[in-house]
Amino acid sequence: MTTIGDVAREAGVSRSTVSSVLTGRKFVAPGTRARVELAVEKLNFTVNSGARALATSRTMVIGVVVQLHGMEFSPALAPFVFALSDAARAASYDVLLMTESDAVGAIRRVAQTRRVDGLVLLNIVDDDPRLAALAAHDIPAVLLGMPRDSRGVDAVDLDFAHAARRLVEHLHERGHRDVLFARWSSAMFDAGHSFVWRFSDAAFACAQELGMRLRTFEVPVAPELIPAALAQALRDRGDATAVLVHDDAAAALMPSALHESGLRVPDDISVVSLFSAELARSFALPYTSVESDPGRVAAGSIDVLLRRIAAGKSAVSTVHTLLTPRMVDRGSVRDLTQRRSAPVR
Amino acid sequence: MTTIGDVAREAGVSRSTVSSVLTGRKFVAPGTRARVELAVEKLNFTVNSGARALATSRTMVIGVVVQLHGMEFSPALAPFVFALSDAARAASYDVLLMTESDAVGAIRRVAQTRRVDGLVLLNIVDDDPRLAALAAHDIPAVLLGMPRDSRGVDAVDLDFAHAARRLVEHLHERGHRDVLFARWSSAMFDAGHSFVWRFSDAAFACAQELGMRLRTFEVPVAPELIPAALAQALRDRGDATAVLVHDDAAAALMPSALHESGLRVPDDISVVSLFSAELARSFALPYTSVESDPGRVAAGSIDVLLRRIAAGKSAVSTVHTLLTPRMVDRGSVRDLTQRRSAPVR
DNA sequence: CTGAAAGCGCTTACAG
DNA sequence: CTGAAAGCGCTTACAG
Repeated sequence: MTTIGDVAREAGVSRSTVSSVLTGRKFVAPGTRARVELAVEKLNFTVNSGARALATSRTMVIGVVVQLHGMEFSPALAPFVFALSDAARAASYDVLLMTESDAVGAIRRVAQTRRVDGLVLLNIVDDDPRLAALAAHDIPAVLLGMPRDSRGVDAVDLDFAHAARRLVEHLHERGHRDVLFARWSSAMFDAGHSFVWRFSDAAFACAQELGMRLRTFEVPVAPELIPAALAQALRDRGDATAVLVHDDAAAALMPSALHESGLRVPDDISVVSLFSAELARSFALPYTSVESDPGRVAAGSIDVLLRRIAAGKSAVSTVHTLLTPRMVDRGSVRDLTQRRSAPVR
Repeated sequence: MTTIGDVAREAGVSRSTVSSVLTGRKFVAPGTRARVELAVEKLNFTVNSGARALATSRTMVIGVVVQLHGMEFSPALAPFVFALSDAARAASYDVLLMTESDAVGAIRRVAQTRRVDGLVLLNIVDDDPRLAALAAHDIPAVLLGMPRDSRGVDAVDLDFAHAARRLVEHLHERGHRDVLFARWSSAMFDAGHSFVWRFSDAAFACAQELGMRLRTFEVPVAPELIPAALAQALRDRGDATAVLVHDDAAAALMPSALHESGLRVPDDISVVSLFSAELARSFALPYTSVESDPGRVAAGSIDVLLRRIAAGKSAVSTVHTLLTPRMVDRGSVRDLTQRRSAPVR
């Protein structure tokens, strides 16, 4: 293994000088610098990250804590993990993937052994035990998600309330007044996944403001039950002219449900939802939707986390960021305004 | 930060003795050991992993290198990453997730900076440039996949040939003689994803042996084109009584395609495929299939990698492991033997 | 069975 | 502008 000492010898300088050009934190005479760089090149030298970590107390590694309870829809979760990896790498950090069911133990472990400089927590729920673990070990962290009470931890998430409003308004603009709301199982509400009620509350509030009717259909937790149950709900939709879907699995299985119920989009029924472009691609979902944007949410999380790491103990106030989502119109909403206005004239 | 020195002072012993009980590599008198353990407990001490790594030249971290070219079907890939994380943790290793598009650069980086003890490479293709990078840096590695030439690197994969035979034989046993083979796009063959031709070759060979007809339908790469194209292929199936699907996206979108073509399973057509239990769950796929078993393949990979790390430079021979898959009968294959034999009598 | 010493490969005040 | 020295927190021969 070639070390900083070998480089120093090759360049005819001291190890400190080599270190100075490596870290770039000190001015080094151009000539000296050049000699060092040449030696580095020649010996194909790279700093030993463990040694550097020991000397600097910085690992340049971020831990990503994801918990798979089984209620999550993993095809929708994975893109966030990959996006976090990309965002971290763009900032010269590596990502340690932590999937242990005992997340609290995992946090303790990496915090105490100083394996990472900070943590990103995924699929956070209200009263998440991981939040207490964070506080106990006082390690920089950011939540990708927005619990009711973040316990002083920074958090970044999509603005689900805004997303709901965008979709309901979109339906309203096109003349829809009676909408089926296919939403996450109440088990998800009970488990404290706050994004479900943030979306739900806003959807109902917006519908009420606009004088629209929203009928709830609770999507089953088990994916294998979804197509049939959803098809049934669509058949029993009464005068509803559109369906608002907030449940990744239901969105993904919507094509099956539609076929099963024999309905065509947007002629027989309009559809709007919320999912990522990647899910749309993987599942061939041709529905107008708000983009859940794993890339942007992940980048935002890493950004906040790095600031927190840099700020250190200087307790700046907690940062909560809600990213305003954008909508992708895929033409799955029929315009009813002409038909509606006709009888009035 | 509490160090080994604090523990030594608390226990009234030397740092070496503390280290001895921590590593467990040396016998320590029961009484002394107890005092040390008590001190560790009291101070809530944990070894600094960076310092230990520097002293031992072992990081206890494994790098997982996954490349997302866009042709992969990520809902089918992610379970392998999570399973690797679980398997590594079970062996006291952490996982560094490496998703950079420049995988060769990534391998160089972690190998030279000694960030990891070994690597698992996913979605390997024939003549994968990552194999050369492995050799250049002489870092222990295992391929989760089985390229034509593994270049002396250990490899673990599902036995796709066996899987194909199982499925074809299953169809044959139930009287199917004319089968539609919906397989990965030839772009996947061209890209060198060896599992596609390993499955394909075996399927054709087995079909020929058994006197069955296998008609190829090449699944489009773009998921959004799959339902319609597949539905069309099903309509044009002629006398084919079953469809053998080897393409994760096609399997996932099969329900849509079936609905679109108006066919029911197994009454109108039989279906067999190859995917993971998790994909089956997420997509509600009620088809008899060979299990791709991310958990078992991942555990096997980690096992082989750890052996390789332990063996070090003592060049034991290259290990190639093909895991025999198991089949899950979900009743999607109709038994034609009674109907077939009737006219013969 | 235990401890003093050297070393892992780096960085960082501190002199000069 | 450069270098000698100390230190990051551990482990591991080596004495005793």
